[in-house]
Amino acid sequence: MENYNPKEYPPFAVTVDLGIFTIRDGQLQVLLVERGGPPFEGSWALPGGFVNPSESAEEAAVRELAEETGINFNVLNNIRARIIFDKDQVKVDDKKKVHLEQLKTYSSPDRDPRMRVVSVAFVALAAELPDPVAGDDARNARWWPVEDLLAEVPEIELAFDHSEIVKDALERVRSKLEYTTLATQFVKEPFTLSDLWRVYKIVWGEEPHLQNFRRKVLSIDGFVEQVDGFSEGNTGPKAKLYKAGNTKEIQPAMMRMKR
Amino acid sequence: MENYNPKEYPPFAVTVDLGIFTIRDGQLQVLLVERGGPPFEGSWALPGGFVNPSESAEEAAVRELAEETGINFNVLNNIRARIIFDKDQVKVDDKKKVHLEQLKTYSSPDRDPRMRVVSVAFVALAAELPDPVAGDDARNARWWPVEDLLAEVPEIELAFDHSEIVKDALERVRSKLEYTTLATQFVKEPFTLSDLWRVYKIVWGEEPHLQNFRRKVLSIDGFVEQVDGFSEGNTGPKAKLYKAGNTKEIQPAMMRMKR
DNA sequence: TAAATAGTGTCTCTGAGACATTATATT
DNA sequence: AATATAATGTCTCAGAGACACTATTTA
Repeated sequence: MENYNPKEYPPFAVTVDLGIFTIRDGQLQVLLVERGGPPFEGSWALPGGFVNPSESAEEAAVRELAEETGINFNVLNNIRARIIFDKDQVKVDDKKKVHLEQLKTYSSPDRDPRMRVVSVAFVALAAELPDPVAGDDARNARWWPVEDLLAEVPEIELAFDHSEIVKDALERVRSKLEYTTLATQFVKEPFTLSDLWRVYKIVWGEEPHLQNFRRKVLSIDGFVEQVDGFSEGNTGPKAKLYKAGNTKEIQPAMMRMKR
Repeated sequence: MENYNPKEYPPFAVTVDLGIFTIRDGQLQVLLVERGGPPFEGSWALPGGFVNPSESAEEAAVRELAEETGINFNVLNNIRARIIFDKDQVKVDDKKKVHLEQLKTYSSPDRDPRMRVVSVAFVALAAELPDPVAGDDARNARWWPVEDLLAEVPEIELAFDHSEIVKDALERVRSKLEYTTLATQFVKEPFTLSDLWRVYKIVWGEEPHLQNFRRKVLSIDGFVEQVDGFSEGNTGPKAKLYKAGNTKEIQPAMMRMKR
């Protein structure tokens, strides 16, 4: 640090990449955008962009999240000064809650063929995000089942090292379901215990024992809070409704079958 | 990414900062260096430095780790091409194993008053690291008890946001002791179960029940492996000796008392 | 002999796994 | 009526907490 010389030290570009996850059609899906220019033109990539001089990586991530998910950017921008990172809980307005957390920084010298780019990757989780909105560069955007991206023979190859990022992000999400109450982020409130159970089933790819799952969730103080009313429309009896509680960590953790 | 223009996009400097932890004199200690120039001249800071154009943040971290801990840099440099990141296990030579993992990236626009610096922080753990060696800029270096840095009234104020980094790093280390076998990284092999127990006691700041601790460690397949010989010098009977096993994750996790 | 440490044994209680049962809604 | 889901109950077993006890070494 002492001997920094701007003339000699080559500049790095710093970007953020976002793994934005949601559950749709009974599958864990991640938002991808189609690249409109080289390199990897026509390939799909995680949404992201450059970090501006005046903002932190976290602020850039929030901005990109807003652009890509259709949450009005101006609204978000006005709020930026009072964005609350309450244990990774980004309150965009009083209704929508989006979980956003830093994942890892990717910095291989050759990860971008054009230049030296260091990218800070984030994981975002939300229930029922609106359909993707084309960014200002009019890129195509769509949700893609994570399973299809990480299969032995992936349906598509992602640009840059984004396949690795998706893999790391999925592992982060899976393990966070074990020892935090993060699963409540994947369901719209109010939700039933079956809704919550389905999150675990889909993300883990294995079915926790439903009855034991109910017992566990209800035994953890502050995991969920019952609200008035009952579920509609299912075959079977009406289910009690819940919202997320205040507890963030689970101790002892939710148990996963094998590994 | 599409619309990058080097003329317009301001350069970022990218650095690595290292939280290098070891246990000395019954305390968890972290390596600090005294800053030889502004800003924060005379303050203590985490070791670190700029990422070179040809290297990743991980490679830069290994290089800095070598410089600051006195592991011969040339040796390490020759090995760099074949550095093995085997689940975060950096094998420097066939004897020394140093655990190195990425912690988090710090990117507040004003974290360095001179310029825009994004820093990728790492956590390193090792047993019995040699005494610090002055870097090429002849800075002072010393081990410092973590407890003194994070007290209500800290003994010293760290430069930049390094106090926050130390806090985050400590939390990472503490939680990793819960669900991984990382504690074996803090003791020199061969070690006794009491040695291992002492790691938990020191890092967590609370004493796990010794007898139950023994039972737990021995019940986890691959946590430790017994080796020939017995401990010397303690009051009391000679203790069996162990080395680290191959298992990395613990399931179910080690239990911590309260929080 | 006292004190500290190593190691084993055992009782209790919590919680996970597994399974059974009843009730309530839709088709 | 058949079926799916909601909710509760219960038996078993693994494992954590706590404590007792023996053995071995040094001061």
